[in-house]
Amino acid sequence: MKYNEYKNLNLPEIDKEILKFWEENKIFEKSIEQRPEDDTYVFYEGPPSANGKPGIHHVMARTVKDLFCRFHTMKGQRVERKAGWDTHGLPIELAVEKELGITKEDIGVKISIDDYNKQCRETVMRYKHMWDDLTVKMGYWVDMEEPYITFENNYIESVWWLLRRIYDKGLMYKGLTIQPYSPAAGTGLSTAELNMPGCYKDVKDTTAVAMFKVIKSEQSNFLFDDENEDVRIAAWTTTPWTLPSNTALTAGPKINYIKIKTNTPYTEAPVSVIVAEDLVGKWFGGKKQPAILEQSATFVGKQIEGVRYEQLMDYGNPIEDLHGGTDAFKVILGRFVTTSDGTGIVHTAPSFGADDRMVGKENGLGALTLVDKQGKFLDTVGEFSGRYVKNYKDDPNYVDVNIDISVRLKLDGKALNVAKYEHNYPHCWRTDKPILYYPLDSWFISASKMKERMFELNKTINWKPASTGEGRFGKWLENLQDWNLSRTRYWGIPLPIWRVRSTPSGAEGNSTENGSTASGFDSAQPTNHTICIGSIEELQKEIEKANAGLGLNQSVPEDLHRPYIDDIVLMSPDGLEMTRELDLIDVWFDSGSMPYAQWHYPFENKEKFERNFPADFIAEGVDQTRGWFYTLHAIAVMAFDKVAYKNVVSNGLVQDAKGQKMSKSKGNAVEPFSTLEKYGADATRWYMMSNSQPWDNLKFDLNGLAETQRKFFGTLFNTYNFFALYANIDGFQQDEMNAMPVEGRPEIDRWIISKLNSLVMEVTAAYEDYEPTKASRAIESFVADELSNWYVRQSRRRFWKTELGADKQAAFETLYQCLMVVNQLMAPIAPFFSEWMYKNLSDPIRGAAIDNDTPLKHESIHLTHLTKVQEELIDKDLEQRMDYAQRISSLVLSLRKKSKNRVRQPLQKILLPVLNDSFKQQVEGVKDLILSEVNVKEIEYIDDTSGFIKKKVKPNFKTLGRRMGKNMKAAAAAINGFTQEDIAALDKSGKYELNIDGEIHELTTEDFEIVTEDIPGWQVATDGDLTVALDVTITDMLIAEGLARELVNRIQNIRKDRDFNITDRIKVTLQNHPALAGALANFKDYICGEVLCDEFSIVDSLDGGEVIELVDGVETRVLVEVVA
RNA sequence: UCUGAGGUGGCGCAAUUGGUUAGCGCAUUUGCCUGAUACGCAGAAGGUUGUUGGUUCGAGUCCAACUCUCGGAACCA
Repeated sequence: MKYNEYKNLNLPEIDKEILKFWEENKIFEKSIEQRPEDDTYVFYEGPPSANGKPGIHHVMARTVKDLFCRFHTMKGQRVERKAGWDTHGLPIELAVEKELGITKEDIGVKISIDDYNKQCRETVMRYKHMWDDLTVKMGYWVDMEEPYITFENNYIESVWWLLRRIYDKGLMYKGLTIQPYSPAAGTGLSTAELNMPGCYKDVKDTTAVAMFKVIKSEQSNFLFDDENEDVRIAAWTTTPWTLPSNTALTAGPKINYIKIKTNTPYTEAPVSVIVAEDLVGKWFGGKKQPAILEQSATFVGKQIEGVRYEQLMDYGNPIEDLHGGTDAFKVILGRFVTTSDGTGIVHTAPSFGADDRMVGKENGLGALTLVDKQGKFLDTVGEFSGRYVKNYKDDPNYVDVNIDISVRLKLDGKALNVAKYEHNYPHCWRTDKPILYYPLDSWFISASKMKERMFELNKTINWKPASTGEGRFGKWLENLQDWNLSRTRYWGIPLPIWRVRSTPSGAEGNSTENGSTASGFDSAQPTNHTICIGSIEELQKEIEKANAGLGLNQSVPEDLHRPYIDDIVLMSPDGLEMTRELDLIDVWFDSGSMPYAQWHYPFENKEKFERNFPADFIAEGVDQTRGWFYTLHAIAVMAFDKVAYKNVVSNGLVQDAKGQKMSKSKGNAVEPFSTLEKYGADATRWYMMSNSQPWDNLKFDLNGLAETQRKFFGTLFNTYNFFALYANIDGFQQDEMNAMPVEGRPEIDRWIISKLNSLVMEVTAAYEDYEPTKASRAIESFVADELSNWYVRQSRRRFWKTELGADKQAAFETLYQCLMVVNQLMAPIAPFFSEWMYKNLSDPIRGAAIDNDTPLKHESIHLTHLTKVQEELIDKDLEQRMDYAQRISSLVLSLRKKSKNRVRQPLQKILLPVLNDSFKQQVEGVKDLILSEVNVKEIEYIDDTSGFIKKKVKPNFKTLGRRMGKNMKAAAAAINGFTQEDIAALDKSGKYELNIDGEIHELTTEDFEIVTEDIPGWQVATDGDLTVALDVTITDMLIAEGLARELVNRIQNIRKDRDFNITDRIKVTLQNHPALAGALANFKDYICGEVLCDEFSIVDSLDGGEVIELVDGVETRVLVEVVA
């Protein structure tokens, strides 16, 4: 059976062929089944959401995942990989809203929740086919047959079970807090969502400095110079829409304030304004700024505490109680106030700021919540009633209410300044609309209570790169906030909590469902009137209890989603009705639950779960640090006090070739399918892994990809083709049972095998250490530099030989082995090409391998066991020797260049100074290689007994520097000044006593490097410790041989051009030329041997044939014909 | 503002962890080699290693300040 030979390399074609093979032979399935169940490598697949199309960055992330799974499979471990789909959440809901042309308010009105959720369920898998397609085409091995899907009842039940576990540990509570809220999406956002990339944006907003009129009282008296003075406190805001909801002003207790007499801009009325002393210059005295007519003495914030002022914009709304009182419109103190911005006095609206609420509550203040959850003013806010505070509806005619408020303030003489101001403001990650901070009643997980433990356990996780784990993730854990679980949406896992309503009529008003007023303010802790359901069985029992107690006829819904679950009424121990909290849970909890829920743990697969927890390895993009990486960790720590994963690789961004972020709007996004189609999956994967480390951002450049394809894969392909070509000619077959012992093979074979084993060691270690870039670069350099351009290049003649003897056999076996092992090493990153070559190499002997039960019995490389390093075959001496050979050759070629002697012209000898016997021996070992590589007849060693060479000694700074310290400079000078006698003495004894300033330093040979840099009378080339001279005397005989070689070259070119078979015998007719006399007389046999010529005739004149020029001026004709 | 990574010929990356001539590939260019090769080899050209100080016998590497790029956190007045 022959090895397949190929015309050219077509990677995409190979992809298709191999995909077919994998599928038909169920290779992926076998790669799992054939590995023992008790030696697992656990991988978790982070679930993508199939309602968006996959991008090129997914190829990156999935290559990382795939390669380590494949590596560990080849190490013999069982690596199960369950695919998963993230199916809930806002992105899907918003997509559906858009498609149906509805908004959140329409749900339950224009469309039933039931129908809406059905739509979501269908939409969420919209691009599943594309994902599946990408998975297949890029060679990502993951079990797509039985994926976990977060909307399935089993999954939901496991999530409920987890929540219950956390609930039972007292880590859940309900509270009313100021939270980021997206009116456009109609839901609160977690801090994690707020930290999604691109959420904070620079926006230009209208800002206003409002002036609050101080009421004269005993306390404020000192601020007034006379009865009629109009004293006002200035406060800056970037959100003028919160001004009507102002209930306090906050001053810094120790900040110095001052009163400025001026005229109100816009109305020109005289007024006295209080601002922080440090900020006077910011608002007064400049061009177009109010003049400073007079200023008071300074006073500290503490002195104005409790000073009352008139409500800035009064629309008669009642003040809400914050469980501390309903006081309002006075100055309070807060430590958070600074003088870096604004006026040093902070406008405080407890409904719209976390600090505001805290400080308000502490001071017994009430709140005004004059904006509803859709982001518009209540109907009771006078001229602003019903207006949106930001353009949440994409209304083209939207007029900024902040401007109108500012105008109103100007007209009323209450504005000190109105200006546009650019600042950074968070936006909703889905709707791109500015968020607002809003009081929401939500369920929280007390993550902050567990942060120390999370931090501690995080230290046991191996992060790649480490800085992400320690820095980004570690810092996040240190400052961990409680996790807001509640989402007031429809398509998601319902919160399994039922409560007794505190007010009989409160069923609607108290819920977090969208209503037109702010939610109530009960922030009850879990009580015995609250129940968290942890399983369907438990729900069933509770339903039965409620049915009996309340006379109902309910059952567990078939679908655990809304709206069905909302209808279930349970009963409290004291017989009261309990209804479900209408919230959904944060989708991030869904995905963080996958280690358990993918197996429906603990209701099924207990053992399977235990075998598969925690994960050995996970990988996603850095953007998941506070997403999936966090939720996995948090849930595992809170529910099990364990880590969820031991090793985690967070890969960086994929940018365009210029380092810009890829985005659809910029049009620089690379489409994954066409890239895979054009370059093949392996080249893409290889390029991504080898170009830069996965955690660095990748500048994705198609030119680089093409280079990988051409250079790495092309070279390897050619190496294989070379092997196949000659193996087929000789009928060589690898025989695993009777391999030649490596010790008996020629020097160069043992060399490449030594290098190969070094490579195995290096690559294996790199994979073990999650360093794919190191692994791939090592493989690349082995293939290109060592295997192809040295081993094969140097061994070519061995393959050409006519007879198949031991030497040729050794060459074939060695090359075969190198190709095979390289394939194995690269298989994790390049699964297609390696498979393809594996099959080409091993299919012919599969039968024998199976019969003999040898390593190549496997039908796929991905079922084989990775070759282990054989350290006894690593021969450092030999590697050093070959290094000499390469470097000496290089120097000789360099000398040829200088003396303008082309390589085909043989030269007589190389002169090589030797400094010691071991060096000479080393060079002797590779002498033939050097001579044939540089086309020289002999090496003449010059040792120093001749007194012919000049030695030089250089200090070894590394060893010497440490000991000499400050004397290093003097020492270096002394050493550089050594005479030939000094060097000879040093060479002989191996020691030297160096005297510096009377201090004696004992130096040994390792402190020096002795080199020759010169051979008097010769032109030399030097590289480090090597020096070479070349004898360029050309005798007639050498000229003749040179011409013979030129002739061989021309004839070979003709053979090649004419597409002769490599083994074809030929007949040559040459037109004579006087210059060729010597060559033909002495080298005719040589020429014939080289070009496989049977008949060589020389004629005086030739009509046919081709004109050839051998060297300058020597032109003749030659006719080359195949012998029939 | 804080924080992390980084800044090395035109481009993409190295540099044994502080050791003396800063490497490699791509691109440009001159030769050469080749019956596997779109490879390779020899040469040319291209660098004040972001800037400025400092530590050290010695700094691309360590320290400080500044600057730029890309991330991250926050500030919501």
